[in-house]
Amino acid sequence: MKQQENNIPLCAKCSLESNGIFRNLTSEETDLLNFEKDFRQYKRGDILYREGNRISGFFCINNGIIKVFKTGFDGKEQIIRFARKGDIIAYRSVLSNELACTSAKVIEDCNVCFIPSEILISFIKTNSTFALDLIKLACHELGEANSFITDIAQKTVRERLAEILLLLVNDFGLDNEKYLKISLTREELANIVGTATESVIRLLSEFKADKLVELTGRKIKILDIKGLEKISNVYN
Amino acid sequence: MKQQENNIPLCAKCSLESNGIFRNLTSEETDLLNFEKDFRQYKRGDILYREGNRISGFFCINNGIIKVFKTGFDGKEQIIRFARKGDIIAYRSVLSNELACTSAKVIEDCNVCFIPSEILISFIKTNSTFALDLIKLACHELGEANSFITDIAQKTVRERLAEILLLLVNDFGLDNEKYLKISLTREELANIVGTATESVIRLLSEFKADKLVELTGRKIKILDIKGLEKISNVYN
DNA sequence: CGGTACGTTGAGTCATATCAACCATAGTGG
DNA sequence: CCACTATGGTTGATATGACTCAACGTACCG
Repeated sequence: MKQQENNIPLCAKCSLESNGIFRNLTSEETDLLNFEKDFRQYKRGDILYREGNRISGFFCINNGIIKVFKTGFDGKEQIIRFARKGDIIAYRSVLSNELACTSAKVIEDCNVCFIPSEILISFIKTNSTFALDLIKLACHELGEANSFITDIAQKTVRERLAEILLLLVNDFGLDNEKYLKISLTREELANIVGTATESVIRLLSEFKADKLVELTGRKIKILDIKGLEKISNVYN
Repeated sequence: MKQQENNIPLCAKCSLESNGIFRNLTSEETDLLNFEKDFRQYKRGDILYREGNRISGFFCINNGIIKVFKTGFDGKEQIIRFARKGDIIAYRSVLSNELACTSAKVIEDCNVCFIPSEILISFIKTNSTFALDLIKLACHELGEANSFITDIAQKTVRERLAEILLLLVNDFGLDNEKYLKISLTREELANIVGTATESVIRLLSEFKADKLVELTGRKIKILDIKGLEKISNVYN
């Protein structure tokens, strides 16, 4: 098993572990995927692709964290989503056959597989279950985008910051000391919420004063989820 | 041709005319679609479906205009998109197998066909070209949603209003007197831009003072597209 | 040691929301 | 036919959330 010696993940293993998009491929298709893919390692700060690029394939994350963002008129980043173990990125532009509308940058060192476009298209054509899974994925993301649009348009920065903290808890979880497992700069936090860095800082220290969070450098300890829910006006 | 006597559109004709999503169905599939669909007529103000509903099918618009919106925490609508001739709506929740995350309301009287979910799923399973078309559609919409998120997060209300006017010009066009073909209330305009009704009114009259538009009740005459582009900071 | 990136705080400004009043129009019912 | 009501549009006054700018602290790194 040369691959395992080199720590290159096997797609079969990966797709099982992560309950990822490739779970419904046949074993032949999985083998093909495994054969065609290109294993890559990236460090924090590395760029996987840039908006405006034509992309010849997409990425499947084996581990680490990547931020997917769009650059606005004045160069400010808007973070659209994060990708982690089992997620795929850049599939949107591959499938819509458009130029990349986002860029992707590494937040935590990661191992990813690059998979050529053709293989994705061929799976869609031959495996209708996979096609349906992919449609579901895109449609689900679309639903999330719609929610996000409504939030940004209607909620205050304070509400949105609380909501984003909860979302990060949901997506990345807390360690046994209740610290958020993902660690972001204040600027990155601002670029999710859609506000200025200073505003995030001020609001975070308000949250701290209200005993909702504790702050240790970049690490955020979540003390009061109910309180954050109340502020964020999420009903669920 | 009983259908034509009743003015029920034939899917074959419809999909050709509109270059719509069903263009790559086989003629058998088109016949099936035509047989299974349910023709409906709606008036301005009618609701096609509401967020939270479980939807048993989706709608294909034959004519008229529909707004797709999401209701925020305090009941304010956020318009996500418009649907017109050839567009399909509610496919997102059908395909992601989730509850509707948006509502749809008629803006201009329309004829639509309601198509049961199963038929969509079955086409995806048997016709891979159609599946790919659908994926492309969803992915394209996702790209637009990402742009919109970035705009709302980073641009001013003034920039966004100018941008939305241009978008409406693009999507619905101008009549021979340069009036926007779609007519919206000020409140609806505000609910696209993501602002207060009064702000739209004030900005529109600024635009009028700057000779960018002319206002005749609900009708908006577009005088200076270049000027609006400049304000909106769109680069293309 | 200087340089760079990030974090924090304060002060001032401005765009936008909010609240309130008022007008125009159209439809309704007695 | 008129008063009544509802809906949408407009304008003004006021409040304020959030941004910007600037200064400074801190930590890490070569």
